[in-house]
Amino acid sequence: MLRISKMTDYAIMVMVEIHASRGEVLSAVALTERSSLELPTVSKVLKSLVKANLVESFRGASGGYSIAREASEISVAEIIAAIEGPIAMTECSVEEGLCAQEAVCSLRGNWQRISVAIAKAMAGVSLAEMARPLKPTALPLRINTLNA
Amino acid sequence: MLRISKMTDYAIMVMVEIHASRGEVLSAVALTERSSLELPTVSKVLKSLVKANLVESFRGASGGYSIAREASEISVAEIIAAIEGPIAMTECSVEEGLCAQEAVCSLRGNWQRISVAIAKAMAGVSLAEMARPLKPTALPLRINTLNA
DNA sequence: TTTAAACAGGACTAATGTGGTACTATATCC
DNA sequence: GGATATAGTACCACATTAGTCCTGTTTAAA
Repeated sequence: MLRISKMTDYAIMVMVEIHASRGEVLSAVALTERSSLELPTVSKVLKSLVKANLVESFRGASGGYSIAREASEISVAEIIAAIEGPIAMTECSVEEGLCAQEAVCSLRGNWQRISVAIAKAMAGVSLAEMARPLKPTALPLRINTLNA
Repeated sequence: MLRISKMTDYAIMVMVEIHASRGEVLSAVALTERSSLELPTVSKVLKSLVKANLVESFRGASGGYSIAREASEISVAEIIAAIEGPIAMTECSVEEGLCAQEAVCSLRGNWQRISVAIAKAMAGVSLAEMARPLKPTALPLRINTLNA
């Protein structure tokens, strides 16, 4: 089904909440309440998001988290990459030498090409857009794919 | 890392092999030799591919598998869907009522949009193109994404 | 200066999913 | 009828993921 992990999904929910209260510093507990997720889960994704420089953290009493950049400057691709690493459809499209079949399989170049295309598509969607609710029935994202 | 499952990867390798010997009926054993995968694995993906009408099967002695349609008429998206079901980034983008957070989460429409975009991108790449080796360093698939 | 709030980091457990295996039934060719 | 090959189903083991917990560190405020 080609899916992102749940943690990544949660990370985006959390990012949307942080963005929604722009400027204000929110504690992990506050974010838990707003996102209807579990505290340990929220804490975990926040740690990854801090490491990826997508949110800023403030320690100590009345500390918390706030967004590191404008939401329009943060892409969905960045959030995905923060949680699950590089966007790649197969092992082999990350880098050479990761797949046992590499010597006999000629698919690597193609997978790389497809992975890059998808990564670009996700890089084109900002957190600001993600935060804007959209009716599920809405028309699909326009995409002119196909190779060269 | 947003990956397809290994089974899906294998399925595409097998499809490429079936396509390579166009017309000829190949047994599961023959495909195993050509793909350097394990026989049970090959059998398993073949069953899914038959069910999805991507390959034809012939039972009995000198039976085997052959491609059901022209390789240019089979998309990577179809092969992925044959193995792992609908292309969707999140539970909620498949259909309503699958995600516990659905009531409080406004992301569903956006995920659906992104999923459709990616599905279209993959639908635009045919098995024939996949079978054509491509240098891993080649320029990326051109993609004009962004919404509307 | 003490206390409490809050993040940092890592270790640990449980569950899910994937990959891989085995076995039996059925169909076809010779 | 025997050999060959797919069809179908049930099963197991491993790996990854999700989720939990605990301890340490930082900082604001009383």
